[in-house]
Amino acid sequence: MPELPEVETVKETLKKQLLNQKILDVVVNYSPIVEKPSVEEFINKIKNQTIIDIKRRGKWLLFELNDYYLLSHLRMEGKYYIKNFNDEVTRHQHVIFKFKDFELRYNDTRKFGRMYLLDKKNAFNEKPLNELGYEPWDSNLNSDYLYHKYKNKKLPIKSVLLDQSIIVGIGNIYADEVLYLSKINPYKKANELNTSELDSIIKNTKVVLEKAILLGGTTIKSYTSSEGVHGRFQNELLVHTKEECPNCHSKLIKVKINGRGTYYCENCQK
DNA sequence: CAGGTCTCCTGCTAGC
DNA sequence: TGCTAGCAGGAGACCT
Repeated sequence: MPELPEVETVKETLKKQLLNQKILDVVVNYSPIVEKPSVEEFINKIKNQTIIDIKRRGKWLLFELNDYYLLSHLRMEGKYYIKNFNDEVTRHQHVIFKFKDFELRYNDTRKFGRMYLLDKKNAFNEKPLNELGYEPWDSNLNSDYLYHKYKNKKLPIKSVLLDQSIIVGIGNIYADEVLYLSKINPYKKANELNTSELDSIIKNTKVVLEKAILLGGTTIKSYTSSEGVHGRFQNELLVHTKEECPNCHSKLIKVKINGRGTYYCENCQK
């Protein structure tokens, strides 16, 4: 499942292949993927736009075009494949961007991914980008900010770490890793964390995500950044999907917190 | 505003 | 062996 490091990997992979390429046509085979504008408008506007740059904001991929930003959220299983025109279009390839010499196909088994095509000048001031919190490396992200954001949150910190309006990019896997490294119990209420715990969360978020980016993300089930590219961070996971605590060797606890599978060590995380 | 629950969707798997 | 119910989960909608 793509979280920030996976999206970063996809971005870098696509940049190598797509920069300065002009989109000649688009085919949308499953229209709910296109959230805004209408599919018809989406297709008309995107034609003849050139990919100037590819950026990332949180878990969103941002294709910078001449006049627009094409935003793409991969959600659970979204992937981009470079294909030849005569390659068979499979049932999960929902949006096909046609270039001069190849096609870029958006593949999404579960159809959860979403795209927006937004006017370039307003793109960062409207949904969904304007609702995002700080990047983990943003200098504004400090314990004062988190204290302010968490002070009315009585939910378990595990749930709150997934809230993209506070810190972007942390998904279910990395939330478990961050809390383990921070020695914080995932059930602890967000509003009960002290300054040193908040600092620890910020520090370890950076540690975990930086390492994951370096290793190309995590391949647990079906994630590949593009065909044949696999992340290696799954080899570095300390608790998520694991049985035994790497520190004290107790058996790890697996529970559900607000519907999300959560792994932690009862002994090390207080 | 906070937070609980439901929904989207399909592939996989536990269990019979 | 073959079937099916249930699970996985990011994020938004809807309700209390």
